[in-house]
Amino acid sequence: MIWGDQLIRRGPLRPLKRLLLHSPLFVWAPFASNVYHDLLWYPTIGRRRIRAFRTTPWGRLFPSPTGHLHVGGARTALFNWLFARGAGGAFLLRIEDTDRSRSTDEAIRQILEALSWLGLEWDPEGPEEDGTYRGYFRQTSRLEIYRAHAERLLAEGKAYRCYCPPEELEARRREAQARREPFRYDGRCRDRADRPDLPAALRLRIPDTGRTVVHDLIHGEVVFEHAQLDDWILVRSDGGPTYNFCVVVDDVTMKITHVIRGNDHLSNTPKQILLYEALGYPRPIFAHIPMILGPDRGRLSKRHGATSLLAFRDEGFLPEAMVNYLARLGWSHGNQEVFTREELVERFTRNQVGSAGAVFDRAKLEWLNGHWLGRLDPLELAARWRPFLEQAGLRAPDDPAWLARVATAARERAKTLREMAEQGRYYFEGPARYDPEAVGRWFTRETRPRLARLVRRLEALEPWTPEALEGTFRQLAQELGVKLVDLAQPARLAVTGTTVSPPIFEVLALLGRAEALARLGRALDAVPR
RNA sequence: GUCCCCGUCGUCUAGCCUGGCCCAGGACCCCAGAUUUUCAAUCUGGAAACACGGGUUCGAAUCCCGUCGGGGACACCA
Repeated sequence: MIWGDQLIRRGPLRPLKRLLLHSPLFVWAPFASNVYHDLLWYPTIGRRRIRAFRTTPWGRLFPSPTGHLHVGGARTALFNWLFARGAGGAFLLRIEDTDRSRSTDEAIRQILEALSWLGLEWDPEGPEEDGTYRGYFRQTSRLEIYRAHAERLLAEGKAYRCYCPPEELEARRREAQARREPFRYDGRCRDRADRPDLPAALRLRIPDTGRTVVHDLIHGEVVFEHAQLDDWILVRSDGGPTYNFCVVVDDVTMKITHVIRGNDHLSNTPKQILLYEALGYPRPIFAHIPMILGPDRGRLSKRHGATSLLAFRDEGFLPEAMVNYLARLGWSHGNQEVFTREELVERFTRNQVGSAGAVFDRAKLEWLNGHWLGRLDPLELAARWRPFLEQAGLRAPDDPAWLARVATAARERAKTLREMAEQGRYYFEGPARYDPEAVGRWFTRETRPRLARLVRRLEALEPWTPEALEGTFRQLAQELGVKLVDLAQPARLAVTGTTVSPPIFEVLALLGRAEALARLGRALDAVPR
């Protein structure tokens, strides 16, 4: 395994550490003291798996009207899931919806749907459920927990009430900006007498001097000077807890050992660590994974095109390909490009996670999707294809075996399920028109007698198989003294309306004698005399 | 602006920790050829990168310093 290989290479454990690891206490060892910190960075010993790891994805909600799990969030979820599954730990889901105005049940449902489409099953430890999906957490259901923690911090003097009106703070911030100075709250309310009757925000008291070191699995030690930080707000004056506060309280109470999240959270981390300390809680192990970028190397967003996972699903991408691609963004395993979910769980290692941002490359995703399309069992492929046929307004016969053959032929030249449906219309309905350019080239005066003879031969052909069809075509071509292509292309145009399709013999065979002959006959009317 | 992170082909990356096997390997994309009933697939070949400048060293993509560039964070948003 996985995140532990470095430790293995470092040779045998010292007896004390070994004892600790095998004791029931080890769950809390990451928190016990820095002495064991190096040990916990590589939490697995040989084949022994430790079952105490818990990670959480950032099931965040977004301001768009629909709300959705986007590519970056999905990748974070995937890394959490891979780590948890590989380490034999738990993977929990928490919806961070403290901003109520932005979050809707519909948005939450879409996130759950996207996650399960990818196959990232979370451990159902949470109390929430909505019929289909169960066992997740929601921050808005945990307000009582945040309140209790806030009160404790206040009582212990670790936090204090701030009575500065938001407008005044805003004004001061602008002033500072005008002077081109960084604005930080000056702590003027730190020692103010309590006025429980006035509205107040709760701020965390942060030491003026010193520094906080973040131990990050990806970046190593990152140092932040306290002078850079200010007494940040834990609870707003309207009583609502802030995101950074909730996250810390949640991670502690949910016993999260590994916080794996996007790099954009790295600068929040020292603030959070200070809160862990104020609360008297051990800190988890952090891993800040690189972000996913758009082609302009900026943060990936809507203006770069589709970023919603469900949009990719609707476009006909396979979850297998999506997972595979997302895993390879920022992570690698030698020269291997294609991974099954199982392979990923087995091979995912934190030390092969890169530290630089990665540009989302749709072309490579499409290539991978084509690859996965090709690997899918034909019957399974057909089943997944059906919804896309319906969406394209095509009526597919019930016969799964027949559809599987069609799907197998159609997948050869398509990158997505949707493309398969678009390109394969002629399996389900006759051509509405013939490609004009192709007509000029292949429906000529010479075509007519050739097609007519072909039809006569095919009427008597037995059996109606690709092999027999090919034999007939070849023989006729020879008799006529023309090349096979001179027979194949007119036939293809007659049957599909285009000059592009899988091998024409296979297409004819799949259509069946009656339909094939009908289309060829109809084409004769379009050929000049 | 301040702080933090990052910097190998156009893109994803291997190599960097533990300098020489790297005039830098793989994959996507692109180009050419082979194959072929069309297109695709496939196969073969090709173009394509160590951001820059110093230093250390017999030797640097690899170690050190600086510069430049990109990104992120700086809210009573999450």
